This record gives sequence, C-alpha cells and structure tokens, in this order.
Amino acid sequence: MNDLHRLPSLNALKAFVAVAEQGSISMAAQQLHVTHGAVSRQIKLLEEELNTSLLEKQGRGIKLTDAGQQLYQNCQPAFRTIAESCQQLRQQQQEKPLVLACSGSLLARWLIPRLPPLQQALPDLPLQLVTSADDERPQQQADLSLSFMNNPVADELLIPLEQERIGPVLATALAQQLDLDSNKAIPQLPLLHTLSRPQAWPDWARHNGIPPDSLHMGQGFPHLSYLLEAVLAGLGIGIAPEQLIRADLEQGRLLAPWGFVSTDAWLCVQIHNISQRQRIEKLTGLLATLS
Amino acid sequence: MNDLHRLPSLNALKAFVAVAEQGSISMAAQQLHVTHGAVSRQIKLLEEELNTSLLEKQGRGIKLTDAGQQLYQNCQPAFRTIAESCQQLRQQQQEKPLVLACSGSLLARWLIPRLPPLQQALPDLPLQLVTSADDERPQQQADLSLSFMNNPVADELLIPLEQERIGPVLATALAQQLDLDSNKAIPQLPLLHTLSRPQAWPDWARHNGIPPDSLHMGQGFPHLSYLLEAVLAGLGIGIAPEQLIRADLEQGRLLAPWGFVSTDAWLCVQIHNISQRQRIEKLTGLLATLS
DNA sequence: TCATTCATGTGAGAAATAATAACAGATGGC
DNA sequence: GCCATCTGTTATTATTTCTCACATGAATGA
Repeated sequence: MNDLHRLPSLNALKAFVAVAEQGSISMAAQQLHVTHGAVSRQIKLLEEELNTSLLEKQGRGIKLTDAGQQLYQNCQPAFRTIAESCQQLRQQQQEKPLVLACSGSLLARWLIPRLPPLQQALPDLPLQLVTSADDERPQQQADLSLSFMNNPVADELLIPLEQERIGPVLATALAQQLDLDSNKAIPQLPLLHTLSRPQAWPDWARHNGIPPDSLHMGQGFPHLSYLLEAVLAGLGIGIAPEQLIRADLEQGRLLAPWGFVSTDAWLCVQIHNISQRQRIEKLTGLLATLS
Repeated sequence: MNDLHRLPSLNALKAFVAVAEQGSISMAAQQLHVTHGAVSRQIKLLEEELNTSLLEKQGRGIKLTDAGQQLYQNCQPAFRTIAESCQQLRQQQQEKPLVLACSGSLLARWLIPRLPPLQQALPDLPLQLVTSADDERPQQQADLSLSFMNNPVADELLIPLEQERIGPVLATALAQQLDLDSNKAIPQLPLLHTLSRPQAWPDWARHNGIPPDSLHMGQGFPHLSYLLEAVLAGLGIGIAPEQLIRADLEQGRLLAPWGFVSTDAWLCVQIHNISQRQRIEKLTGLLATLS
C-alpha cells in the first residue's frame, strides 16, 4: 500500500516544478496561466507542508535552496512521466477509429454522400461505419449511432440534426403512366410500405386530411432500403423521408408530386461512448452544417 | 520546457491510483479519507479529461480497462517517487539540529537548567545552542532566538514566555556586612550595572518611588553575565531579572531583599526560520510549561 | 541620490473545485 | 425474494484556489 495520503498538495508541487524550471515565479505563473500571486501562495503552502524552505531570494528573483534542488530533481521526472503517460493515452484515443452505426438506407443515402466533405474537413478522424438493420436498436459497441427517433427528449447524449419530412414518392417512369392531377390519385394505387414504420402512411394521410382507412395498402418490405428499390423499379408508390431521396429527386429518378410533411421524428446522433464525446461533437457539428 | 499545463487534474489522478491499488472505489475512498462519491466523481472527471474510460464494472465492483492498466502502471511509480522524495525531505528536516541563539547569561542561567527535562520530553529533538552577546541582535543563521524584548508586539513569529521581573541583588556575604533595614540602604551603595541595559536601575527606582538621580552608579559591565559574576564576588549591588538568578537565590548565594518589579519586557522566543515553525512551537510550548 | 522598473509577498473577496449526504440502481449470496 | 455490498448521481455545503490591488525590496539608470 502506497502512502498516497502523505503526499503534499500535488498542485502546489506542480507549481513548484514550474517555478524550478522557469527559475522565476512570474514566468511559472505565465506558463500555468495563473497570476504570480497564486503561484507564490502555492509555494508557501508547499513549504509549510514540507517544513522546508524551497526558494530563497536572490537579487530581484529567486533561486532554489538545496532542499528545493533535491525536490525538483526527484519530482521533475515524475511529472514528466505522468504528463507523457496521459498524453500517450489521449493519442491512442485519437487514433482509435470512431465507430458509427446506422441503418443501411441512412448509410447509403444520407451519410455516404456527406463523406467526401467530411473527410476533407476532418482528415485525421478515422471513421468506421457499421450498419444495423432499420428496426434494430443501434449496436452497443458503436461509439455513436445515427437514426430517426420519435419525439427525442432533451439529452446531452442525443443530438438532433434535422426534423424528418416524409412524403409519397414514385418512379418517374411510373408517374408518366398515371394521371397525376391531385391528391386523389393516392388512394387508387398500391401503397408500398415498410414493416419498421407501419404508421408512415396513416400519419401522412392525417396530415393531408385524407381518411387513413381509405388507403389501399400494397406490398410491405422489411426495411426502407428494399422499399426504395421497389419504388425505383416502378412497383408502386412508396413513402420515405425527404432526406434519403433528395439525390434521386434531383437526378429525376423519383418524383414526389404530393410534397412532404414534417413528422415528430428527428434525425439524431446518439452518443454511446461518452469518452469519445469530444470527437463525436466535432463530427456532429460538421454533419449539421452539411445537412 | 515541460508541458505542465497538459497534465490532468493531479488529485483526480491520485484518486485513480488509489482505486487501482485497492481495486475498489470504496476502499480507495477510505484510504483517502473521503466518501466514495467524491472518488467516483474524480474518476469521472479524469476519464473526461483523458477522453478514455479507465474503469469498467465487474460484478459488484470495478476493474481497470486496458487504458486504466496502462495509466496505472505508468503513474504509480511516479507517485511513489514523489511521496518518497517528500518524505525524505521531511526526514532530513527532522534530523537537522534546531539552532537556538541566546545571550550567555540566558543560556547559562535560564536555558541550561531546563535542558534535562527538555531532552527528556523531546529526546529526538537535536538542539544546537549558540550564544550572541547580550546587546547583539539574534543571529541570522539561528532558527530561533531567546531574549528579553521590550513591549513585544503581537506577532505569530514572536512568542512571549514570561514577563521580566527585575530587582537589586547582592551576595549573601556582602549583605551580612551591610545594615539592610529598608530601601534606604540602596542609594548609599555602589550600584553595578550593564551597558546593555542602562535603564534598569532608573526603571526600578521609579517603580519604587525613589528619585533616579539619587542613585550612586558604580561599576558598569559589558554584559549581564559579567555583572552577575561581580555581584557574586561581593563587589556591590547589581540589578538582574529574577528569572536568571532564581537558582542563586534558592541556593543562598544571592539575596534580593528589595524584591522584584515587573517591567515592560518579556522573555520571548522569536522564530527566524519559518520552515522550522512546527518544531519550534513544540519546543516553545514545552519551555512555557517549565517556566 | 532618487525615481523607475521588475520581481515577489500579502490580504480580502470572488470564483472554482471538491466533499458530503442521501438516495438510486445493480449484483451476488442466502 | 431479500439483504448486504458496491457504484453512480444530484443538490447542497465546504474548502481551496485564484484574482486584484497594493506593498515591499532590489537592481537600473539618470
């Protein structure tokens, strides 16, 4: 058992080592980002704790006494060891890849398009992506996850990026076959849906003043990514978050003639590994600007 | 230049090392004389500073993570070095003799008689005595000095032991030759005095309602010790602090038929070397009981 | 010599940090 | 299931540390 309780004030000792290194209380204070008074006081405290005078005046400055020399020579390497050890730990943490979990559709249609600017802005951030099925909870071993969450509660570890906006979408080819003159077109068609978001169509219908019961539900898919493939293949009208199909709209593969409505869900980053919080917040801040 | 400012909270690190050593937060808290909550919090802070988790739950207790192991193995020797270095310094300070300066008369007639009980009560206190002439300021290199001081001001570094009481004294042999029936005897005799305390006789006279001018001043001596030798030799009446001649009175060598009066002076211990303050205060506390 | 500059020392009050007490949650033994 | 043990968390209190402002003492240069 080490006699940790017989240690003097370690902050005072740190101040002393700084003074010994700089040969001056004022310089040490500058190095430690405090006033010279604070350092002077700390030295006094340490001297009292050790019952020894460590510094003596010399001209306008100070110099170490013999006891001070001895203390410095013993403690300086110890502090260096500690500083290096901690620095090493931080370094290792920096080099460890940040594991981000998200669904396949979010990965393919939201995150991957943002990767180039991301890697450009944070070239030293090693990012490792893992997918979880849309209906699974984000995996435990990930440092952070990206997902749509209903009514996210305020929480330091939950960072909302943008509100979900959903709407019906269909392939451009399919649209040309149909007579799209109003909302009325919707009920007549087979509505593709996902098992992970069964409320998507009813929610959207309510938002648009359409009785949910009047909808003709068509094929269901296990995940959004399959549904979107089906929509692209012209199998019917799907419903999807605007965020995930923006590129398809811009490139004319899909159409969204009925627009989008905001839901209670938000696209959120969830922090799982608190020790990576700083890096995650840096990453998230950047993602927010890219949204 | 060492990166002292990149060090984490050293108290948190100390707490962590304690936890690593004990393998338990509660035990570490006990060792550090704080509650487990305090230690738990410190560990959390350290983990945040290092962006690393250091502990993980294991059953009801905790165990170190790999990062924690690494940190502990690096820092534990550093803390041991620091603790040992400080302990060594304290030890050296303990073994260094305490240098006490006082006048020859105080040394011979006040301090030396008290040395046996002193050494019995504090056998491990190495005491080195140096004399300074009565009229010199206590020497700078002494850790403390013992002297009579006029009107001592309240000060942490000045410890009054007892008020000075002075009075005329003469050798028993001389007293037998004289007719000592009252204060009236005084003016008729040659009054021995010291150059270091020229006011002693006038002060005493005023306290006793005798006109100072009516005194017959005799031989002067450079220091009290010589004066006392002269008094013992029957050369005349001297004036001296009661404290310094108590033994002579008790053993019948000297008489003080006119009694003693208190003066404004106190026998004081003055602390010169603040770093020895604790030991000096222990010594002084003991001296006060022996007075 | 005297003002000036530079470095340290000191005190009161403000700011930051750490500790406590009390409770919550989790685990393992009975 | 119940109890004892250990860790985590929070609001509050206590302590430490810092700052600011001024004082002191030593070298510097007119």
